[in-house]
Amino acid sequence: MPKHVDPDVRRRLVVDALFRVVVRDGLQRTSLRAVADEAALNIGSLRHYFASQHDLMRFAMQSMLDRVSSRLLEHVEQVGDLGRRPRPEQLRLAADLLAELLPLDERRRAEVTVFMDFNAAARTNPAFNDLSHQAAEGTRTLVRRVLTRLDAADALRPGRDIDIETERLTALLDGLSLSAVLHPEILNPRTCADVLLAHLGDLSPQTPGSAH
Amino acid sequence: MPKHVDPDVRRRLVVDALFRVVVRDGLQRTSLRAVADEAALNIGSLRHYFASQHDLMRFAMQSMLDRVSSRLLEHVEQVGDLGRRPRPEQLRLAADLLAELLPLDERRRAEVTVFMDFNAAARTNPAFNDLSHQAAEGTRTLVRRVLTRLDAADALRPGRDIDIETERLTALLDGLSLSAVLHPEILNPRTCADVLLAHLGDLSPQTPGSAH
DNA sequence: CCCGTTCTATCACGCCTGTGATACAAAGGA
DNA sequence: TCCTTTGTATCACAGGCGTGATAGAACGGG
Repeated sequence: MPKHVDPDVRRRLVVDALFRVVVRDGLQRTSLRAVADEAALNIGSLRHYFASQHDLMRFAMQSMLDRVSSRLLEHVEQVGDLGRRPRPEQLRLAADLLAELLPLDERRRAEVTVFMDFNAAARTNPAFNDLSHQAAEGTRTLVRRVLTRLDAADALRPGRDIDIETERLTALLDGLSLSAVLHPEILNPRTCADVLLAHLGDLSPQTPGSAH
Repeated sequence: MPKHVDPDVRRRLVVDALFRVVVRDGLQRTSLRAVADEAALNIGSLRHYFASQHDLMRFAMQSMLDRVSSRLLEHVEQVGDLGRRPRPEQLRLAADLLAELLPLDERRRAEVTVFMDFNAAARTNPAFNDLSHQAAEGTRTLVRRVLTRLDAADALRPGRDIDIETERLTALLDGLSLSAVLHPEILNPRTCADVLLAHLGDLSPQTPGSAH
């Protein structure tokens, strides 16, 4: 016989509601009452599962990071090693993986939006400092790994500083996400993906067919 | 005989105080009272120069954009046309110009921080929508101009899509700014500038001495 | 059934916010 | 000097916020 309420799914329900509020109204206007309303819960119930606003916010940000990284992990495992593939496919696989960080569909757009709001808040809110830092380190680790894999597969032009290239690609991804979220009328998902592909293509050795 | 108070310098004083509060506490915590305190003014005086919070915020964001663009214009005129210069200097000049958008010193860091907070707020606050949009268009216009100038000076590898390259460089700048402001312990100004130089170098035709 | 645990719901409190209203001081041309 | 304009300073109000306290409902093992 199932318990009538499972605290974990309850918390997940609350966090989902919180994400919707953040996407719609921004983290600034994401109050306990707004989240409770969005989740169709009484604020008293909400506070039964989260002792304080601080706890709720931390839990929500942690959840968001978990979801993103788990999605990335799935993608990484699915790809496996790309040593044996033809170069165009290597680039495509790398782009697909990194594109998980870009707001190319509604799901990713929502995630990236929440991600950006929390990280922006982390600048002045100590509650998010550590999570924001480890997120930044995490993306860099991922990007560096992609670059070194490409390099190992001879899909990278020689003589490149891996540190610089990591920062460069990370900044490119962050900047694309920022623009695509803040100015979708200027930067649409299609162009977003094209820019990423262009960058990866630029990093790889020139092939006669690469220019068109 | 001077008037005892000049409304313009008064407003400027208030806006400077507002910027300091935004940098220190974030736009979220930038209330009328906080700004008044920071400016060592009574909230009543402040409200004598700004009819409402809405007006103050708009005026502040507009001021910030004006300062940035005027600084950029100075830089543009100072450079003039770069057709006659040797290529390394062309790249250096372009990098110096674009570096005005990066938080490489305290002044630029403060400006970029304020810029980012206002633009992030613009996503959910209609009061900033138009200003944010025109700022985004403005940077793209600038970046595109720099790229076309470099192209005209044969400092760009042929066969590039100028639209894609504009978005790419814009995203790179935005991403570098974001990381440098949010995670100065990870991305320092030096590396920031190096990444920009690396990107521009990557866009230009390879010269024998460019690899080291 | 009974009773402790879990959950839901509501009240009240203090704090901070923007803003309207108002009183008062200071300046400066008539 | 008087009077209008300009600037300074407070008060009060309504609204939103997080949160402590508390009461009562719903559940589930004994």
